[in-house]
Amino acid sequence: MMNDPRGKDASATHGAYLAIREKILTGDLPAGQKLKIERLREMLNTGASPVREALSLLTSDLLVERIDQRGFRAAPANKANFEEILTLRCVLEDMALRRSIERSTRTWEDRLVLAHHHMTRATDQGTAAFEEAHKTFHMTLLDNASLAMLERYCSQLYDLNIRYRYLAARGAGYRRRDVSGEHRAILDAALEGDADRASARLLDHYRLTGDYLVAELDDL
Amino acid sequence: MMNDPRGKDASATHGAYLAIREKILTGDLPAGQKLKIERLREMLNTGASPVREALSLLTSDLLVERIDQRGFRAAPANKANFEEILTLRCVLEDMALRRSIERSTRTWEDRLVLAHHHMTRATDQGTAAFEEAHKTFHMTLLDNASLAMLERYCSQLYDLNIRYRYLAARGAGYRRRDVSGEHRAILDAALEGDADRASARLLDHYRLTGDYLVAELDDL
DNA sequence: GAGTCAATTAATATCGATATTTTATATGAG
DNA sequence: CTCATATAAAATATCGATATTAATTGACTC
Repeated sequence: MMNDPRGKDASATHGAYLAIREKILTGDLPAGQKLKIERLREMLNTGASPVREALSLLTSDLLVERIDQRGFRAAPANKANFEEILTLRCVLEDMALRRSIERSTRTWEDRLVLAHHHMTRATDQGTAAFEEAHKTFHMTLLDNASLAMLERYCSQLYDLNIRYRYLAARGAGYRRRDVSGEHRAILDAALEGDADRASARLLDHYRLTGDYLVAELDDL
Repeated sequence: MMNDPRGKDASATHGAYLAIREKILTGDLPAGQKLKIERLREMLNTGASPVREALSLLTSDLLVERIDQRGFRAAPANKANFEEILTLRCVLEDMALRRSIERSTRTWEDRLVLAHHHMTRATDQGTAAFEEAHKTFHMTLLDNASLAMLERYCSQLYDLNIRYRYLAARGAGYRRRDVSGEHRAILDAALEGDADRASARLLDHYRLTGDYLVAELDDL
């Protein structure tokens, strides 16, 4: 009955949440598209209630819009939106990273080193694995700030950004630049407790990727 | 069948959303409390589906937490959370206000003056009316930035803050300070296009209220 | 008596069917 | 031919009942 590749069989709602989320992020469900319950229901082999609830939850993530009495649609994507995401990320991650470094501990340093190492290892293991390790690294940079809402916003913005990467190049070619060198530079600065340098490197990292993406997104 | 005081009879979900939201903001449903479907269902005279969906939507607003397979609870409230809200508001509203002023137009100025005027008028008409006019004024200050997500975050944070006002003083006594003078000062600076002064006044406004609230919240 | 495990209770999550509302289609008047 | 209006089709929203899962209670061992 449950032919989900992953072993975990949490609730049907959670399964639907993950599946729909993935489809939106990768562009399988294009931005702006109407999301009909019935269609999703049969795509995911589940009932209407879980689908509906999953969509409500995706609303929190700004990946789905809901209009009362007329259903759900995948959040629209456009250049202005992308630029807003970039701006907000720069401001919020700057704040979070500085505070993380300020409160640095050995434990955090350890987690950071590990997250970075796992990311370098994951380059071989397919994009999905790398994607996850990459996010973990970036979130670890921020999580020592111990500001739950700020973390949540950053995580949200990170995810929204993924979608634009897929839009620009269908996910391929992301590692074209010397991304691993940039990661290394951020890590080193953070470990040394140099907040200014770490933040500068992190923001460069985003702005470089951002410029690259903007170039591909002219048509939107 | 619909004995809702307000004439509007949108969806049952929307009605439940507004009702539960109100109860959480005012403390009628205390922070951290388990929210059982059955209980809410009978409180609101509606079915389980609308309640469930309303709770999912309130999750977006960070007013409700959802744990898979074990239901919903009102988001917890504590001093650290309050301080995080205050910090984030200061950073985000500063950004939004500056950009609003930067892009100032006659139309926006007009809307601002009107929103301010309506707020001063609403002081007589009960807290609910004032509450709404107050939020409209603050959001109008920001909305000329035309950054949809930023606005959303600010609106969210504004609402979360309301709850702490109720927690500190059960909603009363908010207008004790010279709040109207502070509003006036923000308005004037914004109209003159003086972003630095406007931002300084706005942040003072929040920090003053913040300090007042923190004093009352020691126990949390 | 403290802790573990089974049986019971309570709550959540899900299904399938129905009612409501919106959207699309077609019909007729000006 | 355009616009408005009524009709038909499709989709959303809601209900009531059931299946699953978590929390509680109580019996039993050590």
